[in-house]
Amino acid sequence: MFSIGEFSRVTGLSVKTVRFYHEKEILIPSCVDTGSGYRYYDHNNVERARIITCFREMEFSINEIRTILEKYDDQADILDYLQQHRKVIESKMRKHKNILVSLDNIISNEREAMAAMKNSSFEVEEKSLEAIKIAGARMKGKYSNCGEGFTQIGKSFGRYICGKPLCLYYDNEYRPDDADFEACMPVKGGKEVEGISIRQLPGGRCVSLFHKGPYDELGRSYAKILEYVKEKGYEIVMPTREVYLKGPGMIFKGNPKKYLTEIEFMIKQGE
Amino acid sequence: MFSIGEFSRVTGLSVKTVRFYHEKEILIPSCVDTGSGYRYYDHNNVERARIITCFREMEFSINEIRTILEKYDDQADILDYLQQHRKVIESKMRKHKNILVSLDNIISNEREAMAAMKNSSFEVEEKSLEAIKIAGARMKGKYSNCGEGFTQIGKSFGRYICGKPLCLYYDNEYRPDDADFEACMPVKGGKEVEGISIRQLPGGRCVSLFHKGPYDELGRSYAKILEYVKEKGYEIVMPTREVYLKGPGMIFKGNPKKYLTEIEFMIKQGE
DNA sequence: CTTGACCCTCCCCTTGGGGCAGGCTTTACC
DNA sequence: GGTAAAGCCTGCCCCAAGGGGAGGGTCAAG
Repeated sequence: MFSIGEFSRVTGLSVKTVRFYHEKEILIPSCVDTGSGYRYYDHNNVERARIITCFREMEFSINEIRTILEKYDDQADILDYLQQHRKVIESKMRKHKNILVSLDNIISNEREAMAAMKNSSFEVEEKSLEAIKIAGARMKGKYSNCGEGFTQIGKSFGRYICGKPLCLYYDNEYRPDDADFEACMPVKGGKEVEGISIRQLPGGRCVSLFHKGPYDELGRSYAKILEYVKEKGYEIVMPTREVYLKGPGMIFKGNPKKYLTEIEFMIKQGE
Repeated sequence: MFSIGEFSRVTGLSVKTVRFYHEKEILIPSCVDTGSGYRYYDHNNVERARIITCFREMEFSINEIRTILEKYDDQADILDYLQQHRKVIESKMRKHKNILVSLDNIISNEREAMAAMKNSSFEVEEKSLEAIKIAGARMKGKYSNCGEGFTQIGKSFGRYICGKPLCLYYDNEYRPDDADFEACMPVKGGKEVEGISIRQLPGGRCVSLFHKGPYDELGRSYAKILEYVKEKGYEIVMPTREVYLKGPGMIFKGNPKKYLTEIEFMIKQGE
């Protein structure tokens, strides 16, 4: 016979837990002193505690354990329980796998953004771009509606997206309320859908400038890059591009002061 | 401006949850009517709710979300949080993987036992056994102490065990208090340890009888198989074997009436 | 006989909400 | 303007699986 403290040390369960199991009627002391209320445990209780611990480690609930222990001479039923529980655990694992994927996406996004932020000089640069495959939703209206376009693409091509969102601007001038633009995502597969075109975006030589800060300050960066283009005598190939390296809606809204956007003007190559 | 019901429909969160998030101060309505106490929400709240939902789906706790949202313009810190959470999720996955392994072991054990129970005739049979590699703990004393032997083997060879436990009996007579026997487990690897020998158990021709029921009724089955051996004029090769197809301690104690044991007597081959 | 260790019950706390009761407010319709 | 229905408020209790502690009774050894 063990007192509850001894029993606790023998089984590795806390005294609280042992009392709790008594209350839940899955581990009933072999004897309770009617006067003092002291619980006393024997070897059968130790065995049963071992079993319960084993099931708890496999994340069976107290109720499941009670059911299993109550009718455990009907093996078929136990098998059913075990297999059902297997399915539950499996689905939890699947969920966690998805969470890991999401987390990794976010982490690598953040990392890239931080790296881009560090490495960019915030001066106009010239560079070459590879051609990339994109899914694009052409829209007319306010610039700020581009979010809807990204949402649509996300819904249809979520699995295939492989880069940062970008916008193509087909207007030669700033038309805040009636713009002609295209919300795009780099993709590596997927089929065309009503309203979304899949195509190759050509590569080539471009002039680029990183813009740090909220979108309503983009004007200053545009002025800077246009001045550079004019100075060099380059001819711009439409549409112009904005790549949203860090902005709202990627993961969460973030601090507008930390938004990072790359303006890209493709330029005509001299032959 | 949305009332809480509209906001609930927009965000997909229950009204209860929205109020709860207000209480926890992670989603504060843009305006609260001082007279009626009605909560009213705007688009920023919708955005924030989207973010919170996103984090909740990744199983961040409310407190973690609050912390992240509070100081989320310091990106480095967020990365730390994400990576720490990644570790948490990873460890949960590892745990679930282990649970799946345990469950599969138990399930296949039960399955095998049920199949053995179904297929056995409970009549004496003759058959050939393959040689098997075993880890054995030789003991003297009461038969019922064999559990300790199995426990020891389990501790040292847990990973290598590949079959049902068995006992070898080296006495020619029934000696309840002073028996010479060996608790064994089939293994597929592992190194010898103080008190446990690893060796090949020879195969060959044997006489076998399945016994169903508690161990104290084994005597009747022994009588039956001995009678058969005598009748056929076989010569028994010591030690005799008992294989515990289903018994206590495998997973949990089980119903003694359903215990299944195989008695095996190796017999000398005529040359 | 006393003291310290041990045990008892009872109550509140955790997470992320769900459900319900009783009482206001808002909105829609007449 | 009146009324009824729908919507909203707070406050309370509930879940799982215990943890923590208060206040008081019990056991065993010196």
